[in-house]
Amino acid sequence: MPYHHGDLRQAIIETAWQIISDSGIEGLTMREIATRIGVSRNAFYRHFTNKELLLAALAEEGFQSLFMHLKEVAAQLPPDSLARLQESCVAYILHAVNHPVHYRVMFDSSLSNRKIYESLYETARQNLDLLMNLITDCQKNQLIRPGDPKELAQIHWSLLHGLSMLYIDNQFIAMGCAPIAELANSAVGALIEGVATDDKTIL
Amino acid sequence: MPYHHGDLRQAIIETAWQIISDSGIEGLTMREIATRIGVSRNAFYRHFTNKELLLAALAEEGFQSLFMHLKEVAAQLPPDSLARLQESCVAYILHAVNHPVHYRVMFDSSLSNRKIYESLYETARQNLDLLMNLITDCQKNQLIRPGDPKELAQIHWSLLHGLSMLYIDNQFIAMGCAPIAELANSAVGALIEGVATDDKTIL
DNA sequence: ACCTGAACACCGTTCAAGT
DNA sequence: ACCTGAACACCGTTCAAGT
Repeated sequence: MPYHHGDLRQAIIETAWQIISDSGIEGLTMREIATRIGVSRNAFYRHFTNKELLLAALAEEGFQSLFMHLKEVAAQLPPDSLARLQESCVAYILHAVNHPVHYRVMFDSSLSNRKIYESLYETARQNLDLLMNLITDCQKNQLIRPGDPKELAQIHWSLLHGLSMLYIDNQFIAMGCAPIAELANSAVGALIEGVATDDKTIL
Repeated sequence: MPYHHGDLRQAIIETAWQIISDSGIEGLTMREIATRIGVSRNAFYRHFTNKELLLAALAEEGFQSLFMHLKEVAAQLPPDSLARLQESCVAYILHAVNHPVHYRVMFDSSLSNRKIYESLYETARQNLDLLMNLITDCQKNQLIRPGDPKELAQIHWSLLHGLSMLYIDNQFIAMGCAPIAELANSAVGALIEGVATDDKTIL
């Protein structure tokens, strides 16, 4: 077996994504990673001290890619801050359901001691901060009622996360559901209507 | 080793809950179940054909217990249908975060081929139907705007599930959050405000 | 920074044979 | 409806020794 002589760390990460796409998180094994790359089993441990830290790195990539996407979307949105909030929320859901493998890893329960992974936490946190800024903008323009923006962000995040996760986990399919873009739009629209000031409503 | 001579199936389920409480879902192993009960390793397979079916049975117990709880709560609520919806939604979240072990098993991703498990699906579905009936009642009294009640139920469920799951997974603690009862109340209140008809608002 | 080869303590699951 | 005892094909991880 020849030396790998490349960016093995990156090769591990990319191969891991492929395996998870093929066989789910449960199908991800160190041995399979090594085999696919063509490297010895313990080469892995030069780059990650254990499997959990690899999963943390994958999750972090997922949060980073979501963040990049949300920023790109925001750059193309109109200046109206209520519309920006609405569309960004919808974009979150669509990105999640379009990248179900990433999203599942991001919220895998084996990482729920999240505080331990400083870097992962900060990357994840960017997304919530983005949401919070959108909400603060709306409040400045008196389009959303006053109140702790952090709590409002947590409430919005809950809706986005719940809808994304239930959809990814196929919880809606047996009972049937509207196309995800429509469902996302009405869900977000309903919540924003609820927090909007009385003199301004969306839709 | 003596015969077990009891309801081994029930003993397996109860022991499984204990192990998961102690060590998480990942810590649940057939071998540990057998050891704790004091039964041979393959006795298990007389009652469950594999580990996944045990997890499905556990998840079903979780959905059943949530359903019983929601019905008990509903029995003590005032007749006002908007208040009943609000309080039932809050009760869902509080039950979830008060039984995090159960809730995590209920939505464990290894069971997300949910349709396969007929019985599990139907038990889970009861909860959504309960939510849907509460919404239909509100619509009949013209407290909530018209529209597909199934979709409205999916939207509500998304908020409840997202808030419960993020809280259970400790996603809020690093940034701090209001007491869960308050957070649940304002989250549900905001969404209901959004779907309420204009001439009637809660809070 | 990789390699080989072997090993350890674990898994879920199955089998043959008993009571 | 359980038991024993052994086995199979897997895991994550580690170690000693090489290049």
